[in-house]
Amino acid sequence: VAPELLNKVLVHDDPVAGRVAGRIVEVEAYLGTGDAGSHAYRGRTPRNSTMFGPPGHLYVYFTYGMHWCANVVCLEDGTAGAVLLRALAPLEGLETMRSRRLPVPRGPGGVLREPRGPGGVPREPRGPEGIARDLKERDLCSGPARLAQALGLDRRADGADLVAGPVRVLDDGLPPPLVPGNSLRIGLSPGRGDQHPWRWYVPGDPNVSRPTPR
DNA sequence: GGTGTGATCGTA
DNA sequence: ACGATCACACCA
Repeated sequence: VAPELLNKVLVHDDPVAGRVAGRIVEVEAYLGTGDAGSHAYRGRTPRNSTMFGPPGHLYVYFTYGMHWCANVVCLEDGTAGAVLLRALAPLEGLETMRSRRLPVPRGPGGVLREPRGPGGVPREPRGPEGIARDLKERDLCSGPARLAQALGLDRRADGADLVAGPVRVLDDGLPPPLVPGNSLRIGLSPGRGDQHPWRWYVPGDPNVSRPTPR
């Protein structure tokens, strides 16, 4: 399913913020049984419960104390399996994405830190009001936590029905790449499920989080 | 282009 | 104690 999701469109019709959408350009597959890199490897828990549920739903998890990441649940009800959404090419609602992606620099203790540019020179803060116009388009959705933030996906979206919406995966007619890019998965600690070449991406797309993985 | 560091907290 | 990450400083 993972490479088949490439070039599909992820949309979030938010009743307040409006429609935000992007084309899926990078994904990773995760299983349960036999996949040491998966949240579901050690069985069902409250956190990964959605992964064991019916397919076509969204599994959203919290990690590193500050980030949300979103997956498409794929296997039959009762069997863990999901595809992590790693990068989108922004299509619609870019201003909304920019406002959600405002970086808030923090130092020790979570205290707001004065933003600094190259050379340690203080620069203008991007937030809290206004739009981060210097944030490049490729920085909006090029990473699992970035895309979740840009689309406004968090705990509230965990378990959501991807057919019913408001979060949906659409086919706009563009097929997956004939020859998708493929590599080992990103960010897994050595010896922990890194043996599976289950990362898939659209070759040449600038929004892919890392064009040349190790 | 690449590497190294610290943030920050739910989960097991 | 650590993680399916990120932003930033710094180096090449």
